[in-house]
Amino acid sequence: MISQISQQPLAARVAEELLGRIRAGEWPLGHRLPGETTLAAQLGVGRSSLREAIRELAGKGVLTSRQGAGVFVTALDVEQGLEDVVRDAEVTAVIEARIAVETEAAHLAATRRTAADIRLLRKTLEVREASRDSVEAYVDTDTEFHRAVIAAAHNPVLGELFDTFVPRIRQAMIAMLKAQPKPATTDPAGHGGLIEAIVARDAELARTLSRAHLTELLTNFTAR
Amino acid sequence: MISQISQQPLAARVAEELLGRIRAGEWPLGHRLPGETTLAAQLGVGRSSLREAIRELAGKGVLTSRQGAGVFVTALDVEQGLEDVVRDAEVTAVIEARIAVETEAAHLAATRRTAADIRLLRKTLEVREASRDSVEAYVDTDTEFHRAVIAAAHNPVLGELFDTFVPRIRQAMIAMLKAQPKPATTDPAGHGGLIEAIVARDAELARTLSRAHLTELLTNFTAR
DNA sequence: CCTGTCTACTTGTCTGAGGGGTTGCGGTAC
DNA sequence: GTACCGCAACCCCTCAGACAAGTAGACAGG
Repeated sequence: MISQISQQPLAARVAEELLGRIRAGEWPLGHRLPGETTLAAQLGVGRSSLREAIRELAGKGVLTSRQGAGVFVTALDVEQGLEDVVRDAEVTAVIEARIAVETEAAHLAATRRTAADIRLLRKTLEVREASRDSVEAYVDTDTEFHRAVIAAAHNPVLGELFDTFVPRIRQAMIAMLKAQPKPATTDPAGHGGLIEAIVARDAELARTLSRAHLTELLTNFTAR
Repeated sequence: MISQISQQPLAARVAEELLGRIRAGEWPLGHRLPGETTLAAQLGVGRSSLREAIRELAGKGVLTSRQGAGVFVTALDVEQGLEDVVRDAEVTAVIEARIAVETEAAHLAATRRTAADIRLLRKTLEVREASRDSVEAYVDTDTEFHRAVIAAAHNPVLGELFDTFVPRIRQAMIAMLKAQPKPATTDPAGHGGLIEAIVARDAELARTLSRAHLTELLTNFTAR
């Protein structure tokens, strides 16, 4: 039976109940659930509510229904995306992951960069140096520069990872810069040097410069 | 109107139609959809089918319905998880991302490892060397060793990334090893050396050894 | 201007009905 | 004994109608 006290719609509560039972192992992976009429009666809800709950879990990839055959368990839990992990993780942990991604991307970019990549890098660097008005603009243009480095690596996985990190880090960076107003400390030479290393196809130097720059960012969060 | 040719259930097709309209910008972010009765009539389907479609998209986080108020757009597209990107990407791109994650993890592990981490590392290495029966067992035990290295870094983001890469790489590694039967080429010293570097807290050496080992893996896929 | 009520509209839930697909059992032919 | 075929039971799919519950804007009164 579904718990009575709730503001949530009944269908949502039923979906939660079903997911709980699947997690508990009542219906193993690939197993068929009881028929709709049976299950609805057992849960004390109407068929439509149960069907909507099944649809909700189907949207999350947990259940799959086949006409005439039944409803089957296709996953034992909701896929907890990287997004959730990143959202709940410490900023420092996310920045460490960013360092991993970006230093390797700088390394790859140095060997794979095209002329178009270099044009984009130079352009974003100019924009970055021109925007000193607001903290948000500073962070965003800086992020665009780093995104251009990743793009030059021509690896879609690294790009996706960076994009996932951005929102979490952006929020933290803005808060930090507003708290301790020393925005112009960082090296304009650091970014320019990184571009030159990529242009020169010096992979080792690109990695080193990238690491140096990002490690400095990390220390701003650890040493507070 | 929904396309008539059906193999998929009507509700699923309606969900796709709605998602298409949202992608096309017919209903912007935060906008309210037409009422269920109106929309159902417009699409030429029953209200229950439309409701199930809405539930499916609600499960994917695209729509949210509030009783009495309406159905609202909460995302402009289905969150395409890292999983999908990894599945569609080249194996080499995934391995490059793994190199980024794992070399950094080795670096961090050297400074953060606990006694328990070292015990786990040594144990997985023993198991790894003991299992030479099947290709699958070899790959899985090897993966467990590398997972232990990541665990020693004590960074949940890096751990999540590694776990996402594993299925894709596992499949490719098994196929490769079965195609070219030279399974015992790789260095038992490489793994042992990595452990010793982590035990000795030599972060730079750990990173170098990890990179050397994984680069060798990458060449097995590029040079074929 | 503020506030409380009222009303039209919306989603939530249940019920009953019929259509169509799947599966496994049992009978029949070889 | 074995293999094939038909069929019936069971299942999900879809629709229609009705009523409950919630929301938000209109509106009158203070």
